[in-house]
Amino acid sequence: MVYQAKDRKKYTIADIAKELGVSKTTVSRALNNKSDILPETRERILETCKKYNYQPSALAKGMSIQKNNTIGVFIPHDIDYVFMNPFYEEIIRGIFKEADKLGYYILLLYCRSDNYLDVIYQDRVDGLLVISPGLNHRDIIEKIEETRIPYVLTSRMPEVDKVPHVCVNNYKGAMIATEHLISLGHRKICFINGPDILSSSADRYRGYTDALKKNGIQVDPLLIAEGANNIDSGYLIMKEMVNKIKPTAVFVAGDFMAFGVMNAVQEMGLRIPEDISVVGFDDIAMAKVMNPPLTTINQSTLKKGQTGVDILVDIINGKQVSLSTELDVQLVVRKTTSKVNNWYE
Amino acid sequence: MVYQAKDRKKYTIADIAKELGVSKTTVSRALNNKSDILPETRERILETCKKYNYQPSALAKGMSIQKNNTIGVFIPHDIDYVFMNPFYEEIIRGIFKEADKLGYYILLLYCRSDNYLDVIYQDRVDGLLVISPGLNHRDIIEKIEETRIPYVLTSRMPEVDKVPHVCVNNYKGAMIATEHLISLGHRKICFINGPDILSSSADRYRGYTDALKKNGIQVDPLLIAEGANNIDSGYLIMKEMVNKIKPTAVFVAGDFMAFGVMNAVQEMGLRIPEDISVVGFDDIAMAKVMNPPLTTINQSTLKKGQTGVDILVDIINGKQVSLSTELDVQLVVRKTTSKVNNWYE
DNA sequence: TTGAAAGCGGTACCAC
DNA sequence: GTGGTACCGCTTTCAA
Repeated sequence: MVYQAKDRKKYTIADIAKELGVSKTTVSRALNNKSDILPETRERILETCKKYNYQPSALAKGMSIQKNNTIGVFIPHDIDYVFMNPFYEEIIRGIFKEADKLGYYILLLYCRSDNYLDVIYQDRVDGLLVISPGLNHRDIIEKIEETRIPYVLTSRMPEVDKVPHVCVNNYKGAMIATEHLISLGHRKICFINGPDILSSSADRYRGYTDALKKNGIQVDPLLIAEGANNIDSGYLIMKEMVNKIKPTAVFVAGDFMAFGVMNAVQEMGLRIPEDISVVGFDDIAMAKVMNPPLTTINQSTLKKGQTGVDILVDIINGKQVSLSTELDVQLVVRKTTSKVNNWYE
Repeated sequence: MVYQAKDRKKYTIADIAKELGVSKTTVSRALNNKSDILPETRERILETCKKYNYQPSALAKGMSIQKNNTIGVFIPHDIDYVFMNPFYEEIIRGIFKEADKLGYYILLLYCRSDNYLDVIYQDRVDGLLVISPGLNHRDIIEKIEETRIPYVLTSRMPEVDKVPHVCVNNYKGAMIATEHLISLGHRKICFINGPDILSSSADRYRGYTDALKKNGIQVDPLLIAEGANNIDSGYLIMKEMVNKIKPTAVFVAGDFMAFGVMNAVQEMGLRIPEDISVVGFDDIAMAKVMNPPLTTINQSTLKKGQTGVDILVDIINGKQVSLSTELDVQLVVRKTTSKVNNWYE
């Protein structure tokens, strides 16, 4: 059995106008809620539009008013990485929800052969939301800047301070995560950070070390590792950590990676939290269904996405916005942390 | 610190034409690889376009050629459900990859207040890919059909057989999953199916029951439950099953739900696979990092997405396509299944 | 090989 | 209040 496209007739504003014996202008006025039109005329027109399921072509309209009602969401990472990382799901979900509420469509863009700027050149989007760019993405930001399109970043870019962005208090997050463990009596606290190229990693590093120092604990480089924000990475690093360091607690800068960490611990026959306490970061949806449910830092990823859209749309509409918006974080205590217990003795 | 949108000058085809002292027609010809143009003229033009980062406006072009290079991906479910279910991630990933390869942009659409057809009426998309519509979505399909836009479904819709679709051999998948357990000596095999409204559920049900019958095992309705394809649902159902039924194996029609099932089993102090064997369905990315790694049915979700795009694009381009494309499935044996062991005795 | 002009489907200015 | 018309930026037909 084969199938082939069908012919399609499409109604235009001219069809509607002709049908009612009015001008295109009048139809346009009715459709756009203009004031200078007789209410009953408007009614008649709207009725006919509904009857034929007529809606103005977004292409024609966009060309006319130089606006598309579409925003690009650019994730400067490989598509596989993006779609397998729940953190991105979450922020994307927030973005979609908010865009929907504001009547915007989303064009999702990730790193492909250098043509991520095409949507801008081709006028497909009214603005760009750049998700968690890293320190190595400064050139990307510069190129976007050159196009002068409205754009917003969802992370802080040091040294590029005149760029509107929404970020999270990563320093505080790492600080309270570490202090939570310290308050439970832990001293040998491993820290598995995210990739160095993320600006959040630097902030979290400072939060972790400052928390230790503040409590008179020496910072030991051997307890610190850089992970790749995925499950495998957490798993591998933790196996090595447990063997070499025998920590009683670990702070992992990402829930997804923490999942791998927990797998490693449990596979080695150790119990969470009795033997080793684990604290994550992000509070992704999966955190509460892990086994046991993960204690973590909530950074309201959803809200980050929503806020990013809000700000971007404001810029698109010519409003003034504040350059930097910082979201708060908080500790969510679940079942992966408990009083220290020197299991290795 | 505040920020505001910047002024933006945009190059048009007329600018390029004027700069080079040629006509818009000529520029257009160069840009579209037409034959009737002097190679050196083309060169000069292309160079200038590159120099100014000029690319034709997608809006203007789309209006002219009545084509957008955009396809809509419609997921007839709530956005929260979609973004928390790895199955959708996977199929979406396949879709994005293929669309990218073919030069198409994606507009992601989910269920919102009845306006999912707007993108069609507004001419924002050249075609629609409908992800896993359920039996209760027949009205949606009919409305789409009325618009006569090219579209493809990623599931079989019984009684709507003239709709192009790409599906999976769910019957066979359920059959080999069940037979795998039977071959390990299991007789008391629970089956946690997906929602009734999915056409795949009916097929999997048949596969499960036929496998039992074929091996002389009676079908016991008490061993069968309908889950909601999420973690909680799997968790809850399995707790009850274990208490009431004391099965030695369970076949779960979705890896994500199987994750909840495994949590329940382990939380009750039983071991996987020693006490209870578990087989999933889908082979989502997470399956291999579960603890232990999940034995499951691979339904190449990624490929489903890719194939859906391929077919849709063919239809858009006026080609003939086959009405139905069925993808094969296969058993992936990992660590959650083993020989039967009557733990409850 | 190149260019002028019409047309795609809207919006908005300016008359009436 | 309503309508005629120019224009948004591109493609395409038809002439030259």
